[in-house]
Amino acid sequence: MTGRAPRADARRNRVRVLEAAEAALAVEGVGVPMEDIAQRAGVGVGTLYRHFPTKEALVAAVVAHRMALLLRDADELLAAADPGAAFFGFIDRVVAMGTAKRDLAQALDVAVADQVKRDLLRAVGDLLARAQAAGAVRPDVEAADVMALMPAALSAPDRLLPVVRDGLRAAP
Amino acid sequence: MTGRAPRADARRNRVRVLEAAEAALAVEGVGVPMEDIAQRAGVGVGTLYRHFPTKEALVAAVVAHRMALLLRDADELLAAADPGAAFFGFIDRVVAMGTAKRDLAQALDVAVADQVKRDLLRAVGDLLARAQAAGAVRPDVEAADVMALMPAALSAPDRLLPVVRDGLRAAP
DNA sequence: TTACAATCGGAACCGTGACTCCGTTTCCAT
DNA sequence: ATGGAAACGGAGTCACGGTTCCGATTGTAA
Repeated sequence: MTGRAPRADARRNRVRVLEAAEAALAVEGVGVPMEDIAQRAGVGVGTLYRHFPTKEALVAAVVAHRMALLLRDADELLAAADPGAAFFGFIDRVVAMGTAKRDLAQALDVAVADQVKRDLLRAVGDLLARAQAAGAVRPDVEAADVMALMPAALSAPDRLLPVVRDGLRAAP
Repeated sequence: MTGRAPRADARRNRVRVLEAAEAALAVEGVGVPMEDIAQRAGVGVGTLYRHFPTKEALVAAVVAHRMALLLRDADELLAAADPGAAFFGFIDRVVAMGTAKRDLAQALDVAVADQVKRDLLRAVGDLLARAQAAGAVRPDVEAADVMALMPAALSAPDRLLPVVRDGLRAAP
């Protein structure tokens, strides 16, 4: 079915490209030129396109990776005893990852990485639902709302994270 | 000193351009091509550039206008009796204006309209300081933080505006 | 070792959009 | 009314960045 195994250098370059893209996107945001990514990776642009059909696909791959990490955290926290602590702990994780990763904030808006995004949103929804059931979070907010607050919180975590936390907490 | 008065059609076209830009930016965001704005205004692109040296200048003019409106609201509210109501009323105004005006949210990030932006931030600072002095808003947040929360609130005002309000309110 | 297919590099191509230039048109002071 | 300055329209220029193409290179199976 699937063609033969890829050559060794191809595999090596693929991860190089991914790492370069990761770094470039984190610093420059999605506006970074493919040329720059290729240079960081020490390859030609042609190589980028052999591994990813389009820039969007490359960005999606990077973002998907980020979201997969977040998804892992979410699933871990889901097992935690206290639903409220789990939910707010997840928010902390998102902010920690998002700080100095300009692409994540942008990716939350734009529609990239459809499937993983859906998975992540579902995981956040689970976390949220449990926290709401436990009375730790106001009942009317949705998972997408929580994610929408993240870019704002990223702009000044020290002061805005407490604001977001308190805002999400259920009113007495 | 200043050259003679501009011709009648020039004045007319200037406002047409401004109105077209306002509408186009509200719908399309800052990515809208100059060509489109010219078409909406019923003029050629050359005319755009006779009135505004650059696209950035045109965008800045529109955003400055928006911010000037907000600034007027802020000054009005500053005279209100209750500092807390004044501050939260201003937030409502921002959200009301920002809904369906994609450019405003973007403009809050990017550095356009330096002077007006500075003025607006100062006005928000005044509103904020009074509200904080009255104990209606938590003391550690800054004016820029408040503005950073606006784009998030815009994404789902019904549910997120209460979250933001409660988050900003001082902890008991 | 060799031959060939996979992969690579990067120059060239192409579309897009900001901005310029200039022949034509419009206003207005005389 | 009319001469000329001011303003106009829009085709043309330019830079930028995504994508393609193909001759050179490299890995690997025999």
